[in-house]
Amino acid sequence: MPRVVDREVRRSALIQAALFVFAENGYHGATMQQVADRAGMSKGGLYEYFSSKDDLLLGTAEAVINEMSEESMQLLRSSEGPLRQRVARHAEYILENIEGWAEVSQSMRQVWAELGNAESPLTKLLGAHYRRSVDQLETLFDEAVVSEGLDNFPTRAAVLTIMAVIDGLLIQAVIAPEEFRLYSQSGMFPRMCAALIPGPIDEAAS
Amino acid sequence: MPRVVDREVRRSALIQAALFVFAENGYHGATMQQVADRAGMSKGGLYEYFSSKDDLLLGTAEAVINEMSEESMQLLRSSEGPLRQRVARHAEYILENIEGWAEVSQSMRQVWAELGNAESPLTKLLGAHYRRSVDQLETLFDEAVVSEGLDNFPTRAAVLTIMAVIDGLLIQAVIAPEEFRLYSQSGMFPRMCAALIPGPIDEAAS
Amino acid sequence: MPRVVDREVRRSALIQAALFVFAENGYHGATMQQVADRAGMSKGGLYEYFSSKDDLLLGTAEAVINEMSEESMQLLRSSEGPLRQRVARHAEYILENIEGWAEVSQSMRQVWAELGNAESPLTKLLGAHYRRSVDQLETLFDEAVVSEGLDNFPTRAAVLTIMAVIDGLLIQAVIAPEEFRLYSQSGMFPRMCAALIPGPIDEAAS
Amino acid sequence: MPRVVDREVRRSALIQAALFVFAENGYHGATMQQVADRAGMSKGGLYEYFSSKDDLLLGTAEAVINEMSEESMQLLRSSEGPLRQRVARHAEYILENIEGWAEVSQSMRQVWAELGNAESPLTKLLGAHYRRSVDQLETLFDEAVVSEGLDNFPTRAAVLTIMAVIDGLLIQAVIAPEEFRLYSQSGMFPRMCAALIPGPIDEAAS
DNA sequence: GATGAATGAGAATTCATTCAT
DNA sequence: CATGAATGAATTCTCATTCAT
Repeated sequence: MPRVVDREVRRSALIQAALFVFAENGYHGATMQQVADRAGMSKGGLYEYFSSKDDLLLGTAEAVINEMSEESMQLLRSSEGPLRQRVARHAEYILENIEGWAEVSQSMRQVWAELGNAESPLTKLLGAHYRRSVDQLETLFDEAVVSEGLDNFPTRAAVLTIMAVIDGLLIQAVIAPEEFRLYSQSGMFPRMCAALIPGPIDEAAS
Repeated sequence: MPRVVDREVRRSALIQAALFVFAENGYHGATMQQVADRAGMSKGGLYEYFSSKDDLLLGTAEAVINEMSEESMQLLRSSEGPLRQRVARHAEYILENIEGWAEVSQSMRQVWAELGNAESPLTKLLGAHYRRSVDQLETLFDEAVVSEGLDNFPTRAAVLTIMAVIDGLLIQAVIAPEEFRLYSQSGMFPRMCAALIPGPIDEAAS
Repeated sequence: MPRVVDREVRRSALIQAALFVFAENGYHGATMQQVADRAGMSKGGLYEYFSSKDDLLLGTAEAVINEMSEESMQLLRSSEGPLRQRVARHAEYILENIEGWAEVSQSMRQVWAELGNAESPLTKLLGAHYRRSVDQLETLFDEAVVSEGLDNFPTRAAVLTIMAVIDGLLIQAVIAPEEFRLYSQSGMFPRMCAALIPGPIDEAAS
Repeated sequence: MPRVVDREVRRSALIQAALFVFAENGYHGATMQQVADRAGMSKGGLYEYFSSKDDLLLGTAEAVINEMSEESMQLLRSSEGPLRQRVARHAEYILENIEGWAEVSQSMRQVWAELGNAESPLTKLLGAHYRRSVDQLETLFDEAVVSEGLDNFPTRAAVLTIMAVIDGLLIQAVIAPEEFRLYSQSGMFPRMCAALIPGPIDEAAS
């Protein structure tokens, strides 16, 4: 058996490198040479791990998606208390970590920006991921609706709002980081998230 | 006298074409040939109006910004009633028009994607525009704070929130239009916007 | 009858402009727009006078040749005294005027440099001119050989030498004008020219 | 390890190809495709060795200069006898080799043609070379002036003359090769060179 | 497996030339 | 006749991909 571990390590390094380079230059703007350089590898060797530039993008997006989605979903799922509180706590968590995600998000934004409309595998992958996230969150909300007796609460709309806000904040964190920091300290984001959900407002504020 | 064509008309047509092609393919992915084709023009002729691809992007961004910003600012400024109501009404207006902006916004995502990079003229243009928008909105909010006696209301944070939400929705309208439509009918966006601002909540709902 | 004079004036202006632009940029480097601009004319109008860029070059070269050759030939022909003296006087005349010719020469050098080898009409024109000049000079020298009884004097070789020296000096006047000025004051050029021709040396020095 | 080709060999081959193509078409007239074709290489590969067309010209000029200058300087320096004789011998050597240099020189005329222009690296390179050549020759002449007691001999002017003549002959060899051959057999060039320098004339003739 | 030189299709840009006005 | 907008072929340069070593 050849060294399987090495292959995985190399592959990861390439994805990290790709993430950085895509963030910096966009998909079309990035070159395989840049990715190879950053990964400390040769251009030719790169093709041992990814069969093409498109494949590299796909692999990168996949890795990012897996990492990002599990984490936050776990958090939301595992915390206790009424939905409103949980959402508020989740919101805070996001605010605190958003800058750490900035590079990944910047990279994916580049990718969306360039491939948003096409019928590429990437578009499908990202679309599927988006829908999966929404579905998961919605299930969670629906459960809360039942357990907390929230009547007439449009769970899907709430979920979509929250995701839109997060997208908007990711953009802001990149475009205007100082403003973003100012904003994240104002406590307005958790408040707003909580405001979407019926229930006692007091405990929600950070 | 040479072929008489209104240069402004031609320029506008090129911007429209660029808007479409950038939206479809991303900035790097778009070719001058595509833009020229769509505008019913030759590659070479394009350079009579824009000195380079970068310049074309800049001109396009400028045009979009001018169109988008004035319109919504006017609306917000001209409407009557307490701030909370005005914001709610504004929110509805945006929701109703956001799909009409989808192409423009899709194209603008390309532009956002460029933002991370450097000291390009485009970065400056967009940064300036963003700050101007925030400032204008903030002034408006500050006036309301005084006239309505809203104490301790963090106007800038509110403004930033609203802009982030709009950004997020623009993205959503492009990525997942069906979801977006569902969402826009739920009345949650105006409610959320209004929830950011202290004041009577009843009249805000659509 | 249309105004024939105007046409000639315009044509001359274009040739002057072309001379300048070719000198500055070389033939391939020069653009019709530059020539038109310098002549205070439109690109399109230029084609009323010259059917193509090649034709413009040809016309320009022709004009230059006519101007340059007649002048110096006349001088040589009209002056009195033994050949050696006449050549020395001619040499001085050239030195004095060489800087005035620099632009023309620079222009033609550009052209030679770029088109020297091809079988173009220009090459033929220049070649024909060169040979014509040599022939004229040689005839003159031959006459002097007879009238002055210079035996065994290789007139053609002498003529070729003189022309080579002049070419070399034209180059030098452009490449290193200060050196050239220094040189032209040294009196070495007339001395050298005269040295080629048998005869009394005393009167030759300036 | 990649395809093993000596980079230096490849580079030299490209310079040879460029030399030929520039000579044939002029700098502006030459295309990278032509150079690549002649070198038996692809357009793209060329850019592994030279970063741009300008850089290729620069590299070519550098190579030519190095080759041309050392050779003739060595000859002049190493020969014996009074200066006049050495110069005459040098002149003969040049005549004999000038046609071999014709291609190189033809290519270099492209370079000279660029000289009028600006502060380009090429201009600096050539200017420096020209001045260096003149200085070296002058030093040699100065030494002879001392050792041979030649009084009042304007060495710099003599050097400049010789260089001008060589330039002129190079041009002639290209424009009118048959004439040039005729001329070179006449023995007039060494005689003329020698004539510039005081001293016994007898032994100088070939 | 890894390397990087070589390939060549493709993109931005320029410019001689045409032609509607 | 003059104009200058429009055309499109040609050119420089880039970069994903291949492949000899």
